Amino acid sequence: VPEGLEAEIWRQELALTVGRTIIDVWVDERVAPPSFVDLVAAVTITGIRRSGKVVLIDTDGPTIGLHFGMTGRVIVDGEARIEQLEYASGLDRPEWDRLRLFTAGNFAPAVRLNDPRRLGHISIDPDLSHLGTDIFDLTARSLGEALGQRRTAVKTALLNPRVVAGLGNLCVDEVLWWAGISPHRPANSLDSIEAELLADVTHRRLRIMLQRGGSTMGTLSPEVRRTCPACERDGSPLQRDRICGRTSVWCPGHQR
DNA sequence: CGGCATGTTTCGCC
DNA sequence: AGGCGAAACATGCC
Repeated sequence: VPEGLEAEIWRQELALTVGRTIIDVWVDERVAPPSFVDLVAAVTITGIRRSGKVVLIDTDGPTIGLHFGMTGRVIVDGEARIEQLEYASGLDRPEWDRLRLFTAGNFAPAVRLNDPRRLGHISIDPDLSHLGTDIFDLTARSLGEALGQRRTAVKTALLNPRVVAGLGNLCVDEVLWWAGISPHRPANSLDSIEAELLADVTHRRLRIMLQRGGSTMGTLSPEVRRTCPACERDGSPLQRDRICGRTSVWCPGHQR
């Protein structure tokens, strides 16, 4: 699940923990920096932020970065707001826990990071300076400038965190479908009108999908991606291609 | 068993 | 120098 939208949902959920003091820490040392436990023992959570697909837990000590990889998810106070991750198990197995933060007065861990595939990791004071514009800060100008410098496929550019931070494979296909732009188009072939349309569509679609529950709630749902039915807009058969090593679903009819 | 999976980093090649 | 694509990472599921 973890695209920027899921990270945003977890950011909102983690806001419940602001003000609490961590009284115990358990971590899978394979996915955390050395001496992580010592660095965050007894700190108080002061705020939760998000940058692209990274969730940041600010404390009166260091900032904890949560990176979800393909299958990581957050459980706050024992309740998973995103119960099942597409392309991941629906199970909640304790042995997949990578982090548990306990706070005073809460029996269940206040924060769990559960990640079967273990492509995610935990960081301390992460350097996010290389990230491009965040999904919710996109403007026509920033997007146009970022795309204009690249001649790779526009889909590849949009997946690059240095160009836009927070877009994943599903959301990229979704916004290109809504903008009517082929994922194969060279990024620098978009004119300013198309860049403006793309920035506008991205903003609007992501807001709607966020409200509906995340990156699987678009027109190109996981079901649609699997079955490739007729395009909802113009009836052309949806096409599945491999772009940038990722499965890409698009409509050759209206995406040009 | 083979293939596939919502992500990121690294390596090697231009 | 720096952009680009493929491979690698690790594991579960169909």
